[in-house]
Amino acid sequence: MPDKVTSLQVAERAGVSQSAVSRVFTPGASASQKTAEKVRKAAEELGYRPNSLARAMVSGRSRIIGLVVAYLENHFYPDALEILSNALQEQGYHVLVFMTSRRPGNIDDAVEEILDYQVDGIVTASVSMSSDLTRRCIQAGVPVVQFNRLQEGLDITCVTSDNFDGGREMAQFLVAGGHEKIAYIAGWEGASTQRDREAGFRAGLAEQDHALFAREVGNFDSDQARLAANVMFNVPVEKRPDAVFVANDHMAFAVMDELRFGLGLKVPADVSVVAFDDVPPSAWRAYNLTTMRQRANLMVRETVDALMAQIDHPGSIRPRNIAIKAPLIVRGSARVPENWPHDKGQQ
Amino acid sequence: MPDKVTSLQVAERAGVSQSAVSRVFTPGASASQKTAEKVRKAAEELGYRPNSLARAMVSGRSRIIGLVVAYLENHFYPDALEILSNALQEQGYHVLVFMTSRRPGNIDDAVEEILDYQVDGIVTASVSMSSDLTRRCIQAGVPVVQFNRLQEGLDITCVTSDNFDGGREMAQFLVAGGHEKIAYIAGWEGASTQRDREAGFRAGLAEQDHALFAREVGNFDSDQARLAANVMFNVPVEKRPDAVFVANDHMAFAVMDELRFGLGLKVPADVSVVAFDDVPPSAWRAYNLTTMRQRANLMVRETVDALMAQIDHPGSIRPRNIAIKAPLIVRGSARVPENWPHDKGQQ
DNA sequence: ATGAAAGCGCTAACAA
DNA sequence: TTGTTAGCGCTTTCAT
Repeated sequence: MPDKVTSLQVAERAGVSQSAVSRVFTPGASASQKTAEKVRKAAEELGYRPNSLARAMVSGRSRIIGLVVAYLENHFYPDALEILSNALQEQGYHVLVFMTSRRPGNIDDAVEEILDYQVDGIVTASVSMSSDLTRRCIQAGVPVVQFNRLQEGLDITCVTSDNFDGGREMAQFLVAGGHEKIAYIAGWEGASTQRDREAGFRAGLAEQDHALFAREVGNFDSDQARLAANVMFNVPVEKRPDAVFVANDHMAFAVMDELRFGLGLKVPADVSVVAFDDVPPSAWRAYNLTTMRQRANLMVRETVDALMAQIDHPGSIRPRNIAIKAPLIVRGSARVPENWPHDKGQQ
Repeated sequence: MPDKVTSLQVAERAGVSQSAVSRVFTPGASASQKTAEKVRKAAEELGYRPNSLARAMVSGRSRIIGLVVAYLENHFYPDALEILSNALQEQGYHVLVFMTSRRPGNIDDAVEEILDYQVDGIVTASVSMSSDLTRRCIQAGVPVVQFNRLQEGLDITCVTSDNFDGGREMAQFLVAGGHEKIAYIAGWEGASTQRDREAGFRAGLAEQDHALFAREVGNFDSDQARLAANVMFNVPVEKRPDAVFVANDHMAFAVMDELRFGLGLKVPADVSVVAFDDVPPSAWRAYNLTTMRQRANLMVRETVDALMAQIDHPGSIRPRNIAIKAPLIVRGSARVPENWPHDKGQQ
């Protein structure tokens, strides 16, 4: 039972020094054709593979990226995780996952634990870390990218959709569609995504001389969204909105269910429903949700690029906020404005 | 800029030896009250935290569990991942994620890479590894648990639902509901879940003197499932099944969409649809899917228990297959048998 | 209970 | 190009 095969054993078998073995397995290093061959042969026979941990210890690079994520219920996150993990693997990195509740203390604890693993970088998804912790990471030389959360003045890179612009465009779409009583169901108010989408939406309405007709809070939670929808729509007809923008798709499904099955309303005949994310179920015909698409693959690419740049050029890359344009995906859950330009909201 | 704080620096500041510091931070070790206090104080002031990698190197335990997973589209997997990650964190372990395509070669590569990180254990979800690789893991002393896949004669622990029994119970349910023309839409035929569900379903039908009326393959893929449904149901009425068991929920949504919106059929009036998994969207009222519930939390608990047992008692734990009973969740997508016992299929 | 010393498996100077 | 040497930061005997 050859428990652990070390480079030394390979070296002996190949009749070279241990460092020769190391060089053969180190991408940037130089070794002669002959040596390489001998070493590879011996390694093959012994079943040798370099120990990533030992390599990480001495080189100072673990090739591990820590991912802090609060919950995977909203399908946007597993999607992003899959893309992220694949993208990082292509660069020779792997993802160490830290699940955390959304309470700030827990997030900080998770990040501390991550740091203990000497990760080369950290991605936080759907959570915000304290400025204290951020400082620690910077001090430890570990780049941080916040995915899908914007946090001003924290000196870390944030990658988001252009949520303000998305909200604004959605307002234009609804007003152009002839809606008059336009409502909003908010996500968790601590989230930048929520804030920016709402701010953009309100700005867009204002530009068109409209104002929010009603507003409830769903906290990005299905049950709360359903309740919010009930409060908002279980009222006399004249007080009922004719359109509602829900802060994300995940809540919108619950809202549509409540409207149709709970209150017997028709979507979009009685009320238009639109949202934000474009997760897979939005395209399912039972929902067929008109929504702003978060381009997860682009967001991930920016995340990985930012991370790699900071890892490869420590200290010399200025953190910045990257906002990806979110295109409007027009489906069937909202009345479509007449003459709505074809190129402006294609599936 | 105190880049990396080491135990040596803490030792100097506390006026003790480096090994004293180590002992204070090592759970099982012994140190006097006084020493511990001094050390903790110094560590606090310096912002010291033990380096997990160095600890792993010398102790031989990384407290990392490798997770190999092929795709997260089916919501069962993110669900399971979230539960798994939380459960392992409670035990002081963390999850290193390896995404892989389902091609066997890639899976083996992923597992090799995992091994390089000196993981203490491996969980494979929705994928099967080669017997060669399995041997390597065992030889390396790394326990492997297959999650949601059964692989006979491989000497590793497998945790699944009791898929055969679940399929069988579903057959009883449909026959009891008075269905006569009962069809099946299969998942990927290389998967044990698919095979066992179908085998159980057929066995259950046979027991009731029924046989499969029609069968198509959806490969656990939405689009293929939709196509399969179309092929199966876009036929003269007399050739149309009156019930269909879909191998998982993920496909069932596409099937229901095709039936209702593509072909204009009513569910369950024209055709009953049932499936397997009970992922979150199954409870959404637009689908309201009758399905066999995979109890992800129980499955994860067994997975973690098996892993921990094998880590703590290397070589002395016999691998075994663990099958969790899947309860029938009766909702509205299938005709319910009269007098169907209340206790036998409660939400 | 504590300190000294060895060494986990590897990379990276440095010399040759 | 190659071998020698010195650690990376820690846990763990082994003395004391």
